[in-house]
Amino acid sequence: MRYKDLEKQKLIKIKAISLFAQNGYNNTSINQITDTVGIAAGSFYIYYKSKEDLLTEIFIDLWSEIANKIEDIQKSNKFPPDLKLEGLIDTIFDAFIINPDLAKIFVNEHSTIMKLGNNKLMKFYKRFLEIGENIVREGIDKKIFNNKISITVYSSYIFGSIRYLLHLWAEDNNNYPLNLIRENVKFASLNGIKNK
Amino acid sequence: MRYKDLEKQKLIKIKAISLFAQNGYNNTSINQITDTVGIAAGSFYIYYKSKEDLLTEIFIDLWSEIANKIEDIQKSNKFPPDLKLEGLIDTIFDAFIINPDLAKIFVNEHSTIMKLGNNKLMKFYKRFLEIGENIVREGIDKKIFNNKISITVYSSYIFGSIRYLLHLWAEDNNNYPLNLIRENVKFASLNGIKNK
Amino acid sequence: MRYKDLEKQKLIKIKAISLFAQNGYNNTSINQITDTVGIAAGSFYIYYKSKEDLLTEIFIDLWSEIANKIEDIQKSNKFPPDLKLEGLIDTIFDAFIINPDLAKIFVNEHSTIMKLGNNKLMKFYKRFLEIGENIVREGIDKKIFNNKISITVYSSYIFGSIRYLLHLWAEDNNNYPLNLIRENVKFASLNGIKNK
Amino acid sequence: MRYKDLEKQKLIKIKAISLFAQNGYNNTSINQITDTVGIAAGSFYIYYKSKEDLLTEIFIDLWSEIANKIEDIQKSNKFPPDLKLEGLIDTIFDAFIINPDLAKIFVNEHSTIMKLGNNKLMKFYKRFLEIGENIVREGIDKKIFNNKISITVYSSYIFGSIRYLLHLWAEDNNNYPLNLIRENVKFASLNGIKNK
DNA sequence: GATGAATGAGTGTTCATTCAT
DNA sequence: TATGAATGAACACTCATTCAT
Repeated sequence: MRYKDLEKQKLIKIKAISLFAQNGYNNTSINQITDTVGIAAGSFYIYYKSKEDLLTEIFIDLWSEIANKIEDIQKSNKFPPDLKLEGLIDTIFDAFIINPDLAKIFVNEHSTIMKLGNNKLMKFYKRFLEIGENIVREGIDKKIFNNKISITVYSSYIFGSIRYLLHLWAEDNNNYPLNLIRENVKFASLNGIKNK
Repeated sequence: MRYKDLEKQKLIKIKAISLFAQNGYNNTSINQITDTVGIAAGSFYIYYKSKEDLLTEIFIDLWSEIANKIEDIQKSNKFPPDLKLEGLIDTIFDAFIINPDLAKIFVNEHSTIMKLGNNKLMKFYKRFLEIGENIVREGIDKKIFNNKISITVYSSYIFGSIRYLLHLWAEDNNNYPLNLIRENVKFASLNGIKNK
Repeated sequence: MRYKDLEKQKLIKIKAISLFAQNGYNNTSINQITDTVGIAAGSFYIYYKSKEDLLTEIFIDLWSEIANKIEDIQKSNKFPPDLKLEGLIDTIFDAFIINPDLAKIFVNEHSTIMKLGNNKLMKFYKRFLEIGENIVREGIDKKIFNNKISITVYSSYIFGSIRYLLHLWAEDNNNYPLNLIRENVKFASLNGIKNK
Repeated sequence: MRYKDLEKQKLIKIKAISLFAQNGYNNTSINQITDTVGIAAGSFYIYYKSKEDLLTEIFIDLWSEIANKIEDIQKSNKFPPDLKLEGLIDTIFDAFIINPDLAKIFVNEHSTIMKLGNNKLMKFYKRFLEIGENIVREGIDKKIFNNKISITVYSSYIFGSIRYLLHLWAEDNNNYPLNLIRENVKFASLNGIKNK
């Protein structure tokens, strides 16, 4: 029973991710989702409080997973900051390789989700950005990274690049092979900040 | 008469840019636009074929303006590729400084516009990206830029960074002073690709 | 078992009365009721045939209780008609003092219940009114009450007053102290019909 | 043009009054209203902000009309308080004779409208009650009415009677001839409070 | 008896677009 | 050219009721 419920809740999310990625959140109706899942329209609301709630959950899933992994990297004493930055980039790429549709939603519905002003979500997002900033800060402190650069700006600089490249890749996997993207991002991001 | 028409058409666009930036394309109604302009709802369709058409025109305006300027830079023989890249970045920033609302629309409605699949638009977009790629290519050919990096990926890498940072700035001008952003982007973008 | 069932059936009714009074019949859902009781939504239908059925039973309870008491008063030979009328008024007030929520439902959902056209209910209602009319009739026959007045109209006249005043009281106990209301109603009702 | 609009707005109101009276506010859908009027569903919202707004307007129309008339009566120096009270009762009855459906809505949707908590409406309602109270007060001051009775309670006492009798009449015109009701109400209301 | 997931028709409301004036 | 009333399909969401377990 409990198993079944979770399965269906998950199924709705999976189908919704696919539809949101394809048509966008605003152009996907609850009926489209429930039709795809094979349940009645009203049944959607057994599993999710609202359409917004579903989108929020999708983002939380994604961010909490990524945030946990990169927090471990950031806190670790085993790696120097440049390797940490590489690790951070790898983690993000890995998360999206598993589900390219997530990459599209992540980019396309960024402003949709921000407009919701969900508090739980904001926390994850801020935590996510802080971890990145902490790595950059550590690199600057240890004089491995250039101190001329603004920590906040550079974090967002890298974040923006990745966001956009993942989007291009998710839209058109062939023209943008992910490994090439990943290696280039790592190279450029580190090269862009490292002291020579 | 002709003069008057163009004025009103322009006015609609200006007000729409402001509204789209504030509330998003999907959450802005034709009635909101016409109310703001001070014309009847139906009059909108004298000047624009549809709501989508208006958004398309906004993007075309923006891209064609930027594309023209950076094309001049790219074709010029006066500057080395690294200065051309700086010029490209400056051009983009300049365009958005004049109208921060455009920055928000540019980022937030990117996928909205792409879904329309408008051909005229695609041409501008491709031209815009090609110019960037040409500058990078020239840099690599002249051995000023690192040849390990993919031209396409790096162009999009920079483009993505700028897109996102402009968005942050347009949303919150105080925390992200534009000159700081611009200088950091230039530094990181050049540093990220230049041979040492 | 049998005991338990009746208890739960009663509990549902009690909680429903409270919810109907607070939010109205139309704005109270079965789920709200079952949540408050602490049973599953479907279990409601073990005890009541439908939502309408529940409301009907609430009214039957109320009316049958009042009707039984006033019937005793009306049939009694111990009191003159004016005291009987006072007794009738007291009986109604007493019934609602015990449960103010009933007063609100009684007034607010009067038309809801009438629209159902339930036969069992109509019988109780008519009996209830007839008893009142009989008292008035007796008073007129005995020349204690004025014969210019229509029996039916005067019964409803008093009934309407009480209904509305009870409603005001149930909504706002402080501004309308029940004893004041009761005494005024008695005074005005008797004064309004008695011969001088 | 202006004329036409007002006509249609009025027509919607008229048809809605009829439907609300027949089926109740909660059981009347916007589609039923627009079907009856012969317009598209969406056109309803050209003329009314919402379904609640329409109900509010119906009540305001009714109350403002009655309130204006009885205010004139109350303020007049030509009549003694007992005639003023008769005039008040006549005014209310007259208003509902013109449109019996209003009587039903007035009674049945009283709590619906009160739940909306509309401020404009509350003002009319309070003014309406105050005028009644002022007449009773004047009667007591002039020693024509009995001073044992609470002004507030007696006003609501009469109001409640009328409300209910009008409702009975509107539901079943034949059994409750309006003139009989009106005369009985006047007789009982005055008899109930006048000093002998 | 008890559950609660599932249903699906129904709700009020929005809005891009049309068109008679 | 300009209007703004009119459209009607579409939307997210609700809820009394059913039924397999």
